[in-house]
Amino acid sequence: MSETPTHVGEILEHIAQLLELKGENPFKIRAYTNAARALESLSEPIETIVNEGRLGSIEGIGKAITEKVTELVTTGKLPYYEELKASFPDGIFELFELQGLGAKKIKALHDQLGVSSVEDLERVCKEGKAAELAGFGEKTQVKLLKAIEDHRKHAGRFRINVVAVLADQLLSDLRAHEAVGQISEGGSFRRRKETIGDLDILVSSKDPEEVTTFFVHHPLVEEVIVSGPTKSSVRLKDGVQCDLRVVKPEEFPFALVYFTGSKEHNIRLRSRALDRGWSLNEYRFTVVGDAEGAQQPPVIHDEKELYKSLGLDFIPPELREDKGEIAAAEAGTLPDLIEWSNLRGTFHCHTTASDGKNSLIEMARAAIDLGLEYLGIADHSKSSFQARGLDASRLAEQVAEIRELNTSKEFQEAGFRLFAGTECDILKEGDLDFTDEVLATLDYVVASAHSGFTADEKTMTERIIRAIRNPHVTMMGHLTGRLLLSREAYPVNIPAVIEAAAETGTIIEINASPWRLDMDWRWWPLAKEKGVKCSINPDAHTVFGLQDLIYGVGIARKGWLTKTDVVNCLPLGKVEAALAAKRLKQAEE
DNA sequence: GCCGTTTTCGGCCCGACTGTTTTCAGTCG
Repeated sequence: MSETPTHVGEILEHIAQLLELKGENPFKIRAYTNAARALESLSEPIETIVNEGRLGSIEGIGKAITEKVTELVTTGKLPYYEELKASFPDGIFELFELQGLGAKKIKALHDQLGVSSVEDLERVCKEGKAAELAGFGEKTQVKLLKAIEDHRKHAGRFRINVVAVLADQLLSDLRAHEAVGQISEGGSFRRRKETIGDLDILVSSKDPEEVTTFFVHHPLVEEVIVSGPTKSSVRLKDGVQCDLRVVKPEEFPFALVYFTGSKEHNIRLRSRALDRGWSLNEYRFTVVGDAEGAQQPPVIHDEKELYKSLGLDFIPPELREDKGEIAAAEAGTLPDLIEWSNLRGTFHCHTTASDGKNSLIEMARAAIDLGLEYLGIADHSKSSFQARGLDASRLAEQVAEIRELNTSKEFQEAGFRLFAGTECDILKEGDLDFTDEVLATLDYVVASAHSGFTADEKTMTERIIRAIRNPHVTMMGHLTGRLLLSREAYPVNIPAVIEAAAETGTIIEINASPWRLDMDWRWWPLAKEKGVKCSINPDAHTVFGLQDLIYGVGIARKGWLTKTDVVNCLPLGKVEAALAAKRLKQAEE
C-alpha cells in the first residue's frame, strides 16, 4: 500500500498536534505544520521524491523531517509517531476540529477529566464538569456543546457553487449599502479553491459598526457566532460560515491581500516586506527597527501597487498558493491566465437521450444564449445502464439529428454548430464501449470510467492509458472519478496518464461540475509543461448546468493555464482541426 | 524543527475577539 502525500501530511499534522498537547516549543510545532502543508501541495508522488532523495530540497523540510518521512514511506511505519501517540487516545485528533478548542484546553480536559473523544467531551459538558476546570467557565461549556453540535451538523467544507450563490447575494446587498465603500470576497472562495471552508467578505467603510449591524441582521444569516466592531462571523443558510471584516479605505488593499491568502503566500509577502525594512500586516506597511537609512514605503491604493512595492507583478488570486507564483511575479513571467470571455464553445454535455433533463435543441439554444459558437454533445454509452446510455443505433440517430440541425437556418444565422460525440465508457481492461467503426463516425470522443472503481492503482492506470492509446479518443473525461466531499478519487497514477496523453495528443478535460473539478488544478502545471491540452467541459445535464463552466475557468486559472492551453478557446473555424489532430497524427504513424 | 550574504545561533507573521481574568491566555485566521 503506497503512502499518498495527503496521508504522510496528515501524520505530520498529527505529530504537530501531539507536540502541542505536550507543550513543546511552538516553533517546532509550526515546523511540522509547515512540512505537512508542503507535502500536501506536492504535484508528484511522494515515493518518487523520496526515492530520488529530493525531499530535503523542498522548502520547510529539513534533516529531521526528511529522515522521518523517508522512514515512513519506505517502511510504512514511524516509531517516533507511534510513541507520541501512545500517550493520547486516537479520538483526540477529532477534538482539534471543534471551534474554540485548541491544544491547551484539550490537554486540560484529557488530563483532568479523562476526555479522549468528542463523545467524552459532550458528556463532561452535560455533567457540568468542564466548567469547573481552571480557565473554563459556564460560557465555555455552552460553547463547546454548541461546537460539537455544529461539528456534527456541518462538518467540513462546501462545494463552490453553494458558496457562490450566497456570496453573490451578500456582496450585492452590501454593495448597495451607503456605508460600504470598497468591497470584495476573499479567502479560498476568491482563490477559487475546489471546496470552500468559509466565505470571507472584506469591506472598507468610515462607519464599520453600521456595516457590521447590517451584515449580522441580513436575512441569509441564521446565527451570529462572534461580532466585534470590525470583525464578525455568522452562520448562513446551508451552514456556511461567513466572516466579515471592515477596514478603513486606506487599509483596504492591505486587508484584501491579507484576507485573500493563502496563508503561505502571505508569509512570503511579509518576509519580502521585511527584506525592504517594512513590516506588513493587514492594515499597512510599518518601517521596522532603526528607521535610519530604511526606505519609506510608498503610498498604496490597490493590490497592484502593493505587489509592485514588493518588486512583483500583480498576482491573480487564483495563483496565490505559494506554488512558484512569487518567483514568476518577480521575473515577470506570470502567465496571462484564461478568462471567461476567452471560451468559444465547450464539449461533454448530456441530453434527454441519456440522463440529461433537456433536449438537444434546448441545450443548443442555451449555449447560443451564453454566447458560445459551438457545443459538443456527449451522451453516455450503453454500459452506463443507470444513465440510459445509448447503443450504436440510438447514437447513429442522434448523430443524424445533429447533422440535420447544423444545416438549419437558426444555426446558420447564429454562426453556431453542434459537434457529435459520446461519453464512451472505459470498460474493464481498458476496452471502449463502442467499436472503432462506430467511434469513427463521431466528431470527437470523451472517454470516462464509470465502473470498477475498486481496482488498484496499477490496474486503473493501465486501463486508462489503454483507452488513451485509442486514436479515436479525443479527450479524457473526469480523470479520477472523484465527487467532492462525497466520493474519493479512484487511485490512478496521474503523471503516467499525463505522459501518455502528451505522447498521443490526447486532450484532458477539466470537468467543471462543482461536484468534480477534475482533473485537479494541482496537476495542470505538469500537464502544460508536457504539452497536454485542456478542454473545459461542463458535463451539463441541464441548460443551467452549462453555467458551471465558470468554475472550470477558475480551476484552469489555478492551474496556470492560458487561452492557448485550452482547446475550447479556439474559434469554430479552428477547433475542428484540433479535434481531428490525434486521428490524423496516428494515421500518419 | 527549519533556515541562512549580519549563516551554525537565534530568530521564526501578526492582530481581533472571547471568556475568564482583574491584565491575560487561548483560539482563530
